[in-house]
Amino acid sequence: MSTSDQDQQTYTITELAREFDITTRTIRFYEDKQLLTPERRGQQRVYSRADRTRLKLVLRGKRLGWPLDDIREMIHMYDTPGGEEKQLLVMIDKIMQSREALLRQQTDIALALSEFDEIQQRCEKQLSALQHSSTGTLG
Amino acid sequence: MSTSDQDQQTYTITELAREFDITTRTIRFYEDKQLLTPERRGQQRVYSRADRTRLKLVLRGKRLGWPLDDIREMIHMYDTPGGEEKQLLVMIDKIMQSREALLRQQTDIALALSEFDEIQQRCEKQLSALQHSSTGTLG
DNA sequence: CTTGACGTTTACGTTAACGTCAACATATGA
DNA sequence: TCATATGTTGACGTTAACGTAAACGTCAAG
Repeated sequence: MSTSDQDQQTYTITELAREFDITTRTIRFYEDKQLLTPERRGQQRVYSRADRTRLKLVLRGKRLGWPLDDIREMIHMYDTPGGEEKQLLVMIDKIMQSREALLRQQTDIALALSEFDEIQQRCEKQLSALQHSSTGTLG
Repeated sequence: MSTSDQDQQTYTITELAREFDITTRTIRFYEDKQLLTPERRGQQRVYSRADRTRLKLVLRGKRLGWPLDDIREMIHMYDTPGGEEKQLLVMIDKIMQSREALLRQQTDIALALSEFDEIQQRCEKQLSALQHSSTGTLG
């Protein structure tokens, strides 16, 4: 709490769990799956801001429907320091494939949104029709 | 094959499986989960164009990461003839929630795309650096 | 007639992503 | 000191979304 910790903000597992509305079990499970690698103070896990950011990435991946294994790959791409030529080419290829998937998702979302609009309009028409037909709160 | 069938195009289960690159097992599983309800010619399943469209909707939902139960709800919204006032209000509420989720996904995708761009640029810089450092095909 | 190719149902197996204990350590306030 | 809250590591349970295999029907071709 003092100023001596040099803005080295850390988090406990329950703090993160509460902030992102997940269980501690889930966070430990992600660690087991190599998605997080927090420090240890003795036996307890200590999460840095970087860990918190990674967790946010994980949850974003989940919202996009990615499996955890894929998410782990994505996250590891971030930390890639360099690598050899072949590795880099492989990674670029993976990125391009992922981008294609994302673009497909974009158009899927656009379609779904417009269809939802359509359905909602039908519902609202039905509603106003019902409300004008005098069968409302009367017995 | 003649013209007498009045454009009542139908499909077998394997045709659909091949077209969408899924297994027949998957299609039957979707039927079990009430996502499809094909006709029967004797014992065999006969899929109409409407069934094919529904299957496309299912697969789109899957690409968006929706669970099959949710997808079934969405699909049933389409076919909704009318319903009572309460039902309609509930449905409108569901639609609005789904729309929120979709909008979240949209921003998630935008973020992921820009981050992929960043990573890819780093990779390509690395690549050209390697290729100019004379360690290429020489050995 | 039998051999495939295609279809069916039933049932058990599998993987991912956690939930749910149990059994224990550690610190802290009443 | 005792209770309470918070942390830990197993280990087993659960649900979703299929895969896989068995055992059988059906129809056209050789």
